[in-house]
Amino acid sequence: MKNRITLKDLAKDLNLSPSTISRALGNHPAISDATKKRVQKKADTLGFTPNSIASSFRMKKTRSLGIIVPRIDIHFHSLVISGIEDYAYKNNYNVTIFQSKNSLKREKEITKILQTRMVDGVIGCLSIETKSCDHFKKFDKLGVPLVFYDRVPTDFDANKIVINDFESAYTATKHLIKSGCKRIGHIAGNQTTTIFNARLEGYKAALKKYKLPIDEALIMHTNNLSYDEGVNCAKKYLALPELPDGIFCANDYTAVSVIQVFRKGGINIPQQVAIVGFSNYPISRIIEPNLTTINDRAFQMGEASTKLLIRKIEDDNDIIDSEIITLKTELIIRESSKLN
Amino acid sequence: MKNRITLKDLAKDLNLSPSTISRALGNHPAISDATKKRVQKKADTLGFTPNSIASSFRMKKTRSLGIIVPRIDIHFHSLVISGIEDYAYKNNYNVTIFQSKNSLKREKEITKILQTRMVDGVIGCLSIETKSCDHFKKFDKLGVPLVFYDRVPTDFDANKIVINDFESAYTATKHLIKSGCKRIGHIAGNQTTTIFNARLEGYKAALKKYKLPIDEALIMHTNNLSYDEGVNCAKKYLALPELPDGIFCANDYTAVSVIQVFRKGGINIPQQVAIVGFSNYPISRIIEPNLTTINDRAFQMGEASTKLLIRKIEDDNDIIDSEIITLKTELIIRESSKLN
DNA sequence: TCACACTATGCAAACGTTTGCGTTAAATTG
DNA sequence: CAATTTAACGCAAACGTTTGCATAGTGTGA
Repeated sequence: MKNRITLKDLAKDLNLSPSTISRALGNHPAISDATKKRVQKKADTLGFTPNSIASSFRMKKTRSLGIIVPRIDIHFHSLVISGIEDYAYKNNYNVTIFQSKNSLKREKEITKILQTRMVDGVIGCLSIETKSCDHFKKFDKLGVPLVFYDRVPTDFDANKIVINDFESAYTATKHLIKSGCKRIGHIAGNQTTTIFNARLEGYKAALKKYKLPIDEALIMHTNNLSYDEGVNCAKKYLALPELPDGIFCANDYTAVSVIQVFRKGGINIPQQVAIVGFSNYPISRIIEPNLTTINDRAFQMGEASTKLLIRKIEDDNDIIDSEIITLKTELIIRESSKLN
Repeated sequence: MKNRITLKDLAKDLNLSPSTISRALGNHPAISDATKKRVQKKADTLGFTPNSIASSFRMKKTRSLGIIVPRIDIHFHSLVISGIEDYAYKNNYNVTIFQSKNSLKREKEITKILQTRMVDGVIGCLSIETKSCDHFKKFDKLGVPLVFYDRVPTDFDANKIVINDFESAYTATKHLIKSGCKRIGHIAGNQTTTIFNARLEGYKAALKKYKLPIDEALIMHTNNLSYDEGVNCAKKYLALPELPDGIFCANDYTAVSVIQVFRKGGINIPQQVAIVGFSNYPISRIIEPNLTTINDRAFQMGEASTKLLIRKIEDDNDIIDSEIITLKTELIIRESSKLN
């Protein structure tokens, strides 16, 4: 860091006081237009760059948001972050990102760092390992607002942005039913995770509602909904005495692997088996047949998180303790479930 | 931001001076172990959190890196950022991210923000609109090191992390030739972008080297290498009097669309036409047949950028003006080009 | 002409941490 | 035992910006 031009330098050059310079550049009403122009001109010619660290220090406001995500290179999170950055940028906040790598230890370290970093607010998505959220409670004591998205804490009240996984799953399953499916399977995610449990329950609720039997043999359980696990599930389906005629998969990866394995097995999709995924990953528009799926509003989730967070930061007189915002999802019907 | 515990608070509580507290927590040798423990204990019980803004202000070091990428939700960039965050985290730096959205105007704004934010260093990938890099020159004046990756400036010397696009394209094309292809096509990216031009030239060089004709009819030009553009290119190939027997595509998206269009047209891959992509996107392992492609080392590019940047930040006595680091790529051979 | 209001600017303190130098007391040396 | 070193800690300034209050200068109305 070399010698920067400061307010004081400008002040000396113009025979003004630093306070006047500060106010002039801040467009303060008590400063005459003449001096404002004079100051601005000098600032431009000298290449003055305000030191926002000094400003933050004095103001006790950094205008920066801390983000904790499991991984940046997961498409869902990269979309959320994109939404966060976009909204934050428009509101003159900037965004500092940390990956927990799904490690509780690292998540705890990051919360410490964010506290020393004096961020004005925090957006987080919990790591898989995280059961208790005690390490987040310090933020409240420091008056730093906190918003969670997607994988949110269950053990304490907090601001949360979520989608309605139950209802989305219900809608997806209902769509299969309305398309004529009678034996509908489900590839489920790790049931210790709230959202995947909700998807399973939503699936079951739809079956119940339409008086279809819940057949546990048609429900496959996975650990992390990976592509390879999807392949295994698909093979298990193929080994059944009777195939399902529809499968609701808890994410797009497993849906894609089912499509591929089934097609290799000579099964027509959607004629013999209709498939619905979840998340609207890019691949869902490329796989053949194109995958019917749920748009989980990742980008909007980022925007909404940031909007809520900034409101919490800037609203002093808020009586609200915590808010939970649920975003609408959207069923995107494509070829993998279109029955004529 | 509520009332935080400061060094002064600890000092009063312990009847010590702030300087002693600071040194004790910083493990300074001139402080006795007894007081160090006493201070540490008090800090823990009172829940002292150091104010790193005040520290940054005093030290003129923020230990934060500014990142400018076109978009976060592009998989390549999300991988790079993941590598950046990972390496930075291990070295106690943190990472503030901005998206230029491929807008020169926004890119310029971001450089201004980063200058006021007093980041210790900057990693950037230029927007598509950026022709001149004058807005980056201020960083040099401020003594802030700068590293570019992928889309790097051509109009001024800077630290750059790149892959050898020419050689990678050469290798990919050579692989097709060695597999027996005689009529090899290329789907090219926007030729005003250096990397896509290099890929075209690498392709041509391989053909020349192996004495195959360069047939301009087999070279398709695109604007942004989108999936849809790939579909158009594929259709043009199909309309040719004679199909190519191999195609090197400048990215995976176009490669995937070619595979899909060709298969729909009843063409066997790789038997009739072998396909090679570029970037090793996740889809390349899912598309059938699996796509032969170039691993472009996105994560490592992020790591390498950060490693270089931190070295530039911490090495005071560097005589080196700028460095260009080229990473090795890797040809991943999969089914789309495996000829028996 | 005096009192007052208003305009435009300056003064000085404060934010929390770090660090060179000074100071004290104890330990060591000749 | 005096002189000197060493250990352990305090003093005070500095980083650049912001802001409440004071002040100087100008204009206005009675």
